[in-house]
Amino acid sequence: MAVRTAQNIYDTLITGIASGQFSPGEPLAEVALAERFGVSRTPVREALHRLEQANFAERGPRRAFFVRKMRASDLEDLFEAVGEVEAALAALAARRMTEIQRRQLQAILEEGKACGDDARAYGAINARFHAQIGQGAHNTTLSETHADLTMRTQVWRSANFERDARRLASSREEHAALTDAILEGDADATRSLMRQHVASSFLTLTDILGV
Amino acid sequence: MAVRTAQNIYDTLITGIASGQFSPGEPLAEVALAERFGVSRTPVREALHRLEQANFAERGPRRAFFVRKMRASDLEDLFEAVGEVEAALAALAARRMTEIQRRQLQAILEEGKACGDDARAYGAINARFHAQIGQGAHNTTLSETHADLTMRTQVWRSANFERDARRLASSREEHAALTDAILEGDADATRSLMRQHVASSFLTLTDILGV
DNA sequence: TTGACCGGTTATGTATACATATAAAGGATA
DNA sequence: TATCCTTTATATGTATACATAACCGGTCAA
Repeated sequence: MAVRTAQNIYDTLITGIASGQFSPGEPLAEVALAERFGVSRTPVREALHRLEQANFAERGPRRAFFVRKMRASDLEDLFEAVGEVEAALAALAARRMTEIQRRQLQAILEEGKACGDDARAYGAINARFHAQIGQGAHNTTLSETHADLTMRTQVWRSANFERDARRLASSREEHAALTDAILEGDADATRSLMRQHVASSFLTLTDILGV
Repeated sequence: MAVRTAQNIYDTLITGIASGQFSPGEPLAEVALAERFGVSRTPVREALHRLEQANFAERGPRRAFFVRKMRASDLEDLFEAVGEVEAALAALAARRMTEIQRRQLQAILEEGKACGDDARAYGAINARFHAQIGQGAHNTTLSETHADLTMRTQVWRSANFERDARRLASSREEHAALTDAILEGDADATRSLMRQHVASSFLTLTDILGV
């Protein structure tokens, strides 16, 4: 724990929040975390400030930090933003993906079809599918922006690792349609499909959360 | 300088970088800045880390901070991202702006027509025009994302406060066309126009910079 | 001549003590 | 009893000392 302690703590906290170990509203006190990690307040403090800037923590009474709470409306707002950015990425990808990237996308799609009902495996393949589209857009800034926004949604998805079989099937269909549109280079159709795809996963999530 | 020193320093540095007082590549040493502001290293350090996270500073040899340098390709990447996000915002605004917001947008457009050749005044009106569209989209996350990206471009625009009369005129025309499309509620046309508008200002900027 | 090694220099990284702000609780007073 | 002021507890904010990493330049040996 000698070097880059602050970075490690930041990563640990991000992971912890995204994986649901820290739930929204839970206090993030400097001293408590410092003891927990066996370091001084200084690196913890730095990590907390970075969390705040990355929209994972908020300040409360006495300026105390806590894991950011979200209302249902915030979640909708966030998912819409993700959808718009990812739709833009996908539209760019439809025009710009290299031949190799198109083949890779197809391969990932096939993997998704082949993994059966293993929700965990499908989740990983799903992430690669979206990452591949992000890469295909050939715009670093926009795909980093998308990654930031997506990570914020992760806080809410983590609690619901399992998806029901119906959503898994419809997700596959949507991925297939998206892949077709991208391979045809139809940017407008791609944009529209991606927006619908993200909206669908939002609806599934709210369904599960009962928001 | 009693409270929120770190915040003040952060704001000062952001402003300084965006306004060109600190040029890209210039070192940002903790001790030097601490002396300059008459505080200890601690708040300066916090400000620098925030700058790094916000993509305004980079690390160099000996982990030293300096103002982020950008290559021409990065600038193009950045402007494209801004264009895509703002196009998405504008498309949302075309569908969602309240009647009051539409009237306000028209009013701002008229102000822009009326300010003559005062480039500085037009710059302020231009900012309000775009902010109004951002508000009209009714998506906080997306408009915050846009604001972040736009601030990054500010570093490059600041050095070129004056625009030539031709760009000022064409900007007016593009704003007028955008306003028409938004008032008609034509989301697709709005998206396309906004993308072109941002691309135009990028070309003007590269022209001036001679990149 | 070149290569590696090894202090010196200089930057940030971390620990700790103290300062300060503020919400909450409690007592005095109308 | 309600309200306002004071006190107090507890969080972060800041200053400072010391630790640590890494580049740089010189020296020595092959």
